Parts: sequence; structure tokens; C-alpha cells
Amino acid sequence: MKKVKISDAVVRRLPIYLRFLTELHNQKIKTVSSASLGQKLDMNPAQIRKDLAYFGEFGQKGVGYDVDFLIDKIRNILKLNQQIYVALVGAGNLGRALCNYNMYLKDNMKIVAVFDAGDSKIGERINDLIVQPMAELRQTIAERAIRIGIITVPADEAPTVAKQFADAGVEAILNFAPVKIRLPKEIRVHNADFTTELQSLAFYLDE
Amino acid sequence: MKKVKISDAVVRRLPIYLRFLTELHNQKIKTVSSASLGQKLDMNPAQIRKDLAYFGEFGQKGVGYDVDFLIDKIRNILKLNQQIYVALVGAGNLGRALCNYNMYLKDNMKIVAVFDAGDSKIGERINDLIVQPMAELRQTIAERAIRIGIITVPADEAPTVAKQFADAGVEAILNFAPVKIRLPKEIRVHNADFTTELQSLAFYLDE
DNA sequence: TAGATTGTTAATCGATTAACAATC
DNA sequence: TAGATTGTTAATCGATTAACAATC
Repeated sequence: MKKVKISDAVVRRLPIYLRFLTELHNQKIKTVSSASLGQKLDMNPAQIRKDLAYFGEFGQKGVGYDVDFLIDKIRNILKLNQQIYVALVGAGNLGRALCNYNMYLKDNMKIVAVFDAGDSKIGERINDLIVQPMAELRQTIAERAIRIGIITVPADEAPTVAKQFADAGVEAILNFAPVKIRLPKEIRVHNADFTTELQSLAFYLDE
Repeated sequence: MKKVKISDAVVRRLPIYLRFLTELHNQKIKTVSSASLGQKLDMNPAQIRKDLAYFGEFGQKGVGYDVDFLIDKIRNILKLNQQIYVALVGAGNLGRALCNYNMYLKDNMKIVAVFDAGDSKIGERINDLIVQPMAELRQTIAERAIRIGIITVPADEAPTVAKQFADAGVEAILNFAPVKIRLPKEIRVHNADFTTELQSLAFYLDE
């Protein structure tokens, strides 16, 4: 495992492999080939083999990949083998939806703190979480070893929140606000803005 | 404007340009160069010029781009110059969040119908929308000229919903469920799955 | 005119796919 | 052994960036 630079395109495919492999695991399927994976995921088998080969030799020639073994490997690559704590800022509808989402039950990612800038929401309950004021963000992140921040505030507030996350020592941010977040490049920012997503969809409408 | 194939990468950048140009418009800024756009958006100016040039000659040499003119052009390219109706299936937290979102107030995209498979939610009110049973999907989509479908149901139900959307004549789908949707390729599917997004973020954590 | 900036071609860079020797 | 499938190299394809003539 040398220090080859892994492209973002490769990294983004790993969760997709993981997801499908987990499905195979649930179906008690023990082994899978890149050909059959490729067929199910609508991807080129060579690409799948190459993606995996960046991280090691996980397959067996003439046989394919052991499903459970590969799941374990990908989880390790994605660092999902450890518990990762997440904080969310913005207790609006979207924020609440994410908190409620059971996704974090698997995959060792868990939203453990919610913040909001507006007084009205402080103290509100979202499942087992209580909405905290922004003033507590820094300390909570430090205390609870929170490493990822999710931003679900309106666009105009998002850059400030991002800054606060960064100052508090968060390592990565998932931004749902439709705005460009500018942070030092040590901090990874992914965008999940569905306005953009919807608008680019419109391009493909027929007329 | 020949029949050059426009790459998806280009199309996905157009909404980003549009967003920033709208900001400039609000600030009463009349003209912008690819250089300053590039600086603000952290993109290569040549790329911006090239992207725009696929669709026409929108700039003026020595001057730059007229903000309002360019906004209009991009809106036309993205087909946002017409009212586009959207239906949503899955009245859970995420679905409600999207319905509440005011994004559709601008940009002529509007969620005009919500459906859910579970009896319990039928008849519930989300703003000015009433949750309808799946049995009404087909007819409502036809009657109201709905062209885009949003899927916010659990992964196991998503493929069925996608099929129903397709059969009802929807032209494009935005899928929030963490599952691969397979449809005839005339129907454009974009994925907005934040589980995947979060997992690939984890890769970039420090250790 | 001089300075600025586009539109576009050519050069570069990176990602995907094909092909195949190695080997289970 | 014969068939299957990997890991990897080489070929292809596509996207980004640099460079610059055209021109406002």
C-alpha cells in the first residue's frame, strides 16, 4: 500500500461497493466476481478491480472476492471500523430529518450533538438529543471528540457555521446549504445541495 | 449551437454559476469576468468560459459577461424558464423537509403532490399539500403535468416507486434512497444519498 | 490607442476501459 | 488439467488547463 494518490472518484465509489456487498452478505452470498458486481451496479468490472487494487490484493484469481472479507477491508479503508461522532448545526426540518435517520445506526457514524442559532429551538428534543446553543459548540465538539460537522442552516449562515466548525477542530464537513464553503484545505468539505441537484436534472428534461 | 454532447460535469456546474450570478445580481453588480467568477468559485476561468461557450457567445471581449443576461441564458439552458412540477413519494421526515423547503419558491420548481405508501400518513397535511395514496400517483402525474419525481422512501421500496414514476411518465428522478435505481435510460436519475456522502467523507479523516 | 477579456485551439492531465499474463 | 477471474499494464477516452489571436 504505497502513497499513491487516491482520486475522489474512487473514494466515492467505495461506499457504493460497500452497500451492495452488505446486501450480498445479508443474502448469505459468500463470493462475488468483479463481473457480477459490475453487472449489478452498472459499472465496468475493470474499474471495480482497479479501484480495489489501489488498497491491496483482496481477490483470488479464478475465484473472485470473499464478500465478508471485502466488506471488512472497505470498512477499514473508509475508517468506518471506528465509532465516528458527528455534530449537526441547524435544527430545521432537514436537520431533524437527518437526526431521525437511522443510517447512523449502522456504519458507526452517529450524530451526537445538535445546535441551532435561534433561541426558539434551544432545549427542544430530537429523539435523544437536545438542541444546544451555538455558544456550546466549541466545548461540546472537544469533549465528545466530534470529527465531522453537518450544516443544515440557510445559505447566509452557512459560512459562519463552517468557520465555527473549523475553529472547533472538526476534520470534515457535509454542507447542505446552497453556498460555496471556503475553508483551509486540511478540512474536507462535501456538498449535498439538492437545489443544485434538481436544477441540473431539469437540463435533461425533454423540451 | 451544434449538437455537441454536453458532459454531465458541465451541466452540474451551471447551477453553481447561476447561484453565484444571482448573488451578484442582488448586489446590483452588472458585469463579471471569468477571472473574478473563477476566483470566487475556486474554479479555473478557462473552464468557466469553455462551459459557457458550449451554449453560445455570452460574453464580450475586453469586458466580461453581463450578469443579468447570463442569468437569463443559464436559466434557459437549464429549462428553468418554465414552471416545472415535481412529485414526491415518501412523507417521512426527509420528504417533509423537502416539501417545506422554500427552494422551490425560486427557480420555477415546485413540489405539487406528495404520496405515501403507508395508510397512516394519507390525508396528512404538509403546508398546502395533502398526502395522497400511491393509487392516485399515475393519474395525478398525468393531470398536473408533473415531470420530475423525488424519492424519499426507504431503500427497499425505492425501486418500486421508481418504476411507478417511470410508468406514470415522469422524465427525471431525484433519488434520496441509498440504492441503485435501474430504469430505461431515457429517464434521468440523479442520486442524493447522504449516507454515501458521509461515508466517503470519513475516508478523509486524519487517522 | 492600450488594456482587458473573451472564445477557442492545442497541450496536458487524469480517469476509464481493454487486454492479457499470472494463477487459483 | 481446463475454466475462471484477478491484478496490472497499455490504450483510449474525456476533461481540464494553458495559451493566444480576435476584439471590445
